[in-house]
Formats: sequence, C-alpha cells, structure tokens
Amino acid sequence: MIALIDANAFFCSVEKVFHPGLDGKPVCVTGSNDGIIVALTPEAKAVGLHRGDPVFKVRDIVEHNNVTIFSTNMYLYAAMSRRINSILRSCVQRVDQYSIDEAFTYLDGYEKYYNIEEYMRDVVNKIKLWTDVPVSVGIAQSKTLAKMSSKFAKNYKGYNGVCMIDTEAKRRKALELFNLSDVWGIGRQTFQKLNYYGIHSALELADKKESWIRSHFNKAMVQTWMELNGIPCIDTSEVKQKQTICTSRSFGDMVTELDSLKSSVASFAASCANKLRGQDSVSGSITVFICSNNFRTDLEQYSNGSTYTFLTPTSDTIEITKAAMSLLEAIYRIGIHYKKAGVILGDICTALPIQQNLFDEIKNRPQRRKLMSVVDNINQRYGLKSLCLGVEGLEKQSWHVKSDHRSGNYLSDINEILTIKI
DNA sequence: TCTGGGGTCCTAGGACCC
DNA sequence: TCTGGGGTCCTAGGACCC
Repeated sequence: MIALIDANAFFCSVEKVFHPGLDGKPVCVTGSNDGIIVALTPEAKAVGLHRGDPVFKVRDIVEHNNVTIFSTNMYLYAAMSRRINSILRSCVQRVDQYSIDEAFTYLDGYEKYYNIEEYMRDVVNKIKLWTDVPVSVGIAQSKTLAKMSSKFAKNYKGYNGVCMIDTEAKRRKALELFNLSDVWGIGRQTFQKLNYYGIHSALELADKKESWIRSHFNKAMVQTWMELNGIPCIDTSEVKQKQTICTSRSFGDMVTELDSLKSSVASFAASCANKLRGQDSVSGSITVFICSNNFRTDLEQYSNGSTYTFLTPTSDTIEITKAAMSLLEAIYRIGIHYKKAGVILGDICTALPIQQNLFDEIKNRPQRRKLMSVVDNINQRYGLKSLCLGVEGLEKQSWHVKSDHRSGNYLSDINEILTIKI
C-alpha cells in the first residue's frame, strides 16, 4: 500500500503556528506582490474566497469577515516542511517528497507487524504534536487513489486524519463520490473532454475499457485510468537535477526604463545562477523574456523573449548576467509599460566532467569557479545579495515585489526567533 | 491602482536524412 | 491525371502539477 501525507492548508497552517488565536478563523496567504490568494483555510472558503482570487477584487469580503492575510514566506514554509519530513522519515522507511506539503510513503511489509491505518494515525498525531501542523493521510494501492483518499480524510472529521481504501467495495464507493475534476491528473481541458464523452464521475471513467481510453486520450490518461483501477504506474521518485531553472517576477510597479529592467533581469539571472550552482550543474542556454500588463487594455501590449546558447555550458554569474543583458537589450522596446520579466536557464547538465571548447573565450574558468564559490559562501553567511554585481543596483528598485504582510523567518533566522513573554 | 511563480512531461509537426 | 516510403531529431506549445 501507498500512503500520501498531505498538510492541510499548509501555508496557512504554518502561519497559524506562529500566530496563536487564529484557530477557527479565516486565514489567507497571498502570492507575490500580494496579488492573488494562493492558500486559504476552510473558514476563508466558507466566507466566499477561492484560491486564485485577485486580492483587490475580494477586499470587501476580507474586511467584512476579518480575514487575516499573510504574504508568502517560502523560507518559513520550507523550514517547516523539512521538519515534517524528518519526522516522517523517522517513522517510515521509504519517503518520496512530492511537493513542499506532500509526500508519498510505501508501506509494503508494514501490514505484517502493524495495523497500517493505526500506524499512520500515530504519525499524524506525532506531526501535529511536534510541529502543530495538521496533516491528512490517504492510503490505497496507487498514488492517484491515495491522493483521493487523503481528500476524504481531510474533509470528513470522522476519519481522524487517515482514510484507507483497501477493498474493492471501498474503491468503487470512493470513486462514485469523488469529484471527477479533482482527480489527480485531470485538469480543466481533460475534464471538459470527458464530459463531452458523457463521463461525469471518477467511477464512470475507471469503468471504461482500456482500449477506449487509449484510442481517445493520451498516455497520461491511460496512467490515470490504470491508477484509478488500483494498478500503480506513476513514478514520483526524486528528480536529482532540474532540467530548467527559472526566476521571474511581476513588478510591484510597472517599469518603462531599460536601466530598471536591467537591474531586475540581472538579479533574476544571479538568482538562477545561484540555484544552478546549488545543484552542481551548468547551463547551456539562457532565455530572457519581458512582457507588458495584459490586463491593461488601455496600454500598448508587447511581449518578447530571446535565447542565447553558450559555447561552453556555464554556471558563472558574470557570464550569465552578461548574456542576459545583451538579450534584454535586443528585445527591449521603448515606450512599453512592462509588468513582468524573467530568466530561464535550459540545457542543464552536471558541472563535471566539463566538455571543453576549443574557442572558449574565458581562459580562467577554474579561478572563476572559485570566485563563485566564495561569493556563494559570503551570501550564505551574511544574507542573500551581500555581494552582487553592480548592475543589479543597490537601492530598493521600483520593480521590487510587494509583500506587506510577511511574517518573520522564525525557523531560519536567529534574529527573528519569536520572543515569548510568560 | 491592483490579477503568482516554478516546474515536468507529452505530442504534433517541421526539417532533415536516404 | 498522376508527385514515395520510412525514418530521426528537434522544438514549440499544450496540459498538467504544486
């Protein structure tokens, strides 16, 4: 059997850990620029808020119902995620972390010694006791069924945090009750297509003939179909190395000047390069893109991107930033109000062994690599951007992202640890 | 005034080969 | 009148995930 451990309204739950008194109250976490709602508690859903709502459109609901708003604080959530994961790993042999708030575990063999439902309930309680974050567990023969089952565990108190689908009757019952559009792997397009073919429940989908699925859909759907029928076929084992690395932001205020754009794109490039070195990789190509605000129909729209291929794959911030600057200059158009820009590194491969290039213009690569590792060490010790390229700019820039309700880095910064007065 | 960010995988179609 | 057959590789874009 496979178990999925899923934190309930994870970002909100973490905020609640450090802001007592919010239990039972509506809480939301907003995305970058405090633009949209990215996470919300059931209480916030109950007053009419949804994931994805632009904050400015729901301001009335927020004020009327005293909804507490937090800006995303990924450092804090990642730190909490690590804690939960380590508890999990101390309880179960094999854990695949799937996202910041979800992990799959494999329980084969555990049934010989434990009642696995009770065993996982103990894990749920332990995580709650040690971190104060509520999690739900779904147990089933496949990951798609386990995911489904975890939603039942989350939505019905009677399960006490753990729902197990271990008989054919339970599987059919669950499929019958479950929202088709909530099935893992079925997005908006596929949902509509299924409706078009007269399929409206997960059970109807699972009961179709395999040949029919194969002739009307793609490989992904065949997998989903098999998983719904209890045949596991989705692999989530860890990806060692990212194939693309992207840093992009919407700006707090729109940007028109090339210099401001340069400062933003330079800092995105530096961030990408930093992530790249973090996984001991080099990148063979870089893309820079910029775009205007397509919600503003009154302004001229323009968006463009351009890609450069490195002669020698690199993770050097100076080299990557230089390339980013020329790409930006090539696509920049005067008179546009830019809302967003980004840098994508592609063709990523391991840093060693290095494929040398006869025509490489950088002759001192070993020294440059040492320089980068010094920069990384300093920034790790004294904080991001303690040391950066001048083109990134020193003062706070107009493109700077808004985040007015961010809580402290209680778990990762010694200066921001909570003080408790007794 | 104001509408997120970062990924993966699959597929169709183009360009090319003999 | 009539315009092949069988491949490979690459890429852009779509769909999905959190």
